[in-house]
Amino acid sequence: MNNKTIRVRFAPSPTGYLHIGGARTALFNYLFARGRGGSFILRIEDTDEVRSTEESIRAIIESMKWLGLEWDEGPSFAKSGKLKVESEGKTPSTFHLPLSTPDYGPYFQMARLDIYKKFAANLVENGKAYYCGCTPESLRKMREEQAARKLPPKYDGRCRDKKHDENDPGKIGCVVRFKMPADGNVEFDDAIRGRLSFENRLLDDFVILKTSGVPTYNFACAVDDYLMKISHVIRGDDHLSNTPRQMHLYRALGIEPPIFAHLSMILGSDGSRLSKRHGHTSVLEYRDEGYLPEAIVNYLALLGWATQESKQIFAAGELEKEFNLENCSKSPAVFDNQKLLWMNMEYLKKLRPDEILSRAKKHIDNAGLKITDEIYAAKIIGVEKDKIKLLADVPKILDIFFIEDITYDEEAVAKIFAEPEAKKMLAEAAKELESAAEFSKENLEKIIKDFCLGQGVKNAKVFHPLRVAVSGRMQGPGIFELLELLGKKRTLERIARFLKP
RNA sequence: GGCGCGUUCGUCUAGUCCGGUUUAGGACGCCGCCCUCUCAAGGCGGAGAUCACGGGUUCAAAUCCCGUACGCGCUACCA
Repeated sequence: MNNKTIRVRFAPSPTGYLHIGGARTALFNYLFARGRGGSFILRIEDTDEVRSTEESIRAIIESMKWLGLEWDEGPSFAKSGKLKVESEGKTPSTFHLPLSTPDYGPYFQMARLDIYKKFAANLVENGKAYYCGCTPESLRKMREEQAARKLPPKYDGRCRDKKHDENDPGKIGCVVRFKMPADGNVEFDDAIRGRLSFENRLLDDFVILKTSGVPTYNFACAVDDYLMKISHVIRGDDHLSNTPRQMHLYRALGIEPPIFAHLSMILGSDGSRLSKRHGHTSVLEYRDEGYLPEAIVNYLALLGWATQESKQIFAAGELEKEFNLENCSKSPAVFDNQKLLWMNMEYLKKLRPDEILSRAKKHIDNAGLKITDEIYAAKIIGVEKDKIKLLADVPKILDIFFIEDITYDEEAVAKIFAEPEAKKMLAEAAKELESAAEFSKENLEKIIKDFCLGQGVKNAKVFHPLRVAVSGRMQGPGIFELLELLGKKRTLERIARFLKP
């Protein structure tokens, strides 16, 4: 096991965006490969002919790239940046990758239909699979009868011994079913859960090739994992019950199965499967909210995995080095947005102000804010850094410095200027500011504090009115930093405008 | 229904394999205090788990064994 080349894959079905759970599975595979000099493969399992969409493929790839989960191989792209996919299904014959970099793309199962057909035919030839012409209605009826007799629903194998000669037109409209052994057990060692055992008699003759000639999940998956020389199948817990079926396929094909490792699920705050009503579930939504990919990665790594010291923040490269299957948790994990937010803040703290600015570019644009001076903007970010929890917060702290026509928080104005003296005090303070020779925070502090002392009022009586008059709101940088950042001219203009009846 | 998997602070988890070193450790969140012109950040401190429940084995069990409950998954020509 240890001298085997490590090859893992992430195999999403493109029936929706990449959700948090999928991203975690992808990440664990990625970390496992990277930490051991192995290969990480992306395989799009687009065999669901009705639910697969091109949009989903795009979203998955975009999400993977955003998270930095680069795959190592795949079919080559044409120089045009288009992926040639000889497709018989919904996957387009040429597919534009949403982002440029690698010139090789993921594998698409719909481009590999001939392969599965060959494997299925081989199984039929060797008497390990058979054609079945049962109609959906007859199957439904069969299950109803079984249910009525309180039997577990299971295909009864009625087509097992029907003869289908190569040229028999009856084959058309048939599916191919796998012949499941009637008794005995399948056993395998799961790298996370230990030894698992299943009774064969409970498994039925499942479909491996649909009428359309497209393989079903279990079949395509097993064939591809074999052909792609996957050493470790690291996937969600929801596939645990599929594993015995795949083990049988391997046995029938005379192939040594990979090592399986089943990850626990990610749940929502109420303990049910993570879904829309728990908040965002799409990786791209987190990006759009202003989360850093490195924060998401770190947080996700800790959902179902931990080091012995329970380390929280990992420096670049550490996750790859420290990740292992042994310390993966068997029990499901509840997704905690608050901890993610904290993690995001931790990563934001590590960035320089100019880095934060450039990474927040999209969010600034979305807010409709025009940054005319980047050095100035970075300076503001430097002062306000501790308050940024999300990149989307950046425009919210920058706007008062880049928009002259600021909006006033009604509540703040009402509260601070409830007393009539407040405006008078502000006007007096403005006079002091006007005569300030040097508009630096140190100098301003001296001037204003002296003024307060002279007036015999508490600092707050002057500080707060100044803040609201100049910024329109209660929160922000320290008042002197705020004034210095604004500069003398704008400070005085804003106060004057505020005071004007 | 059947089969499979799981169950340690509100949440993520360490410890479980090799029973005693555990008054069950860390992190997020929460509460309090400090800092303070605001909002944060930061510093310090605190509450919070009879280790799902019930039996058993043992001088000793979160840790080993059995059972029960609850949750989740699979039981498709979905993946």
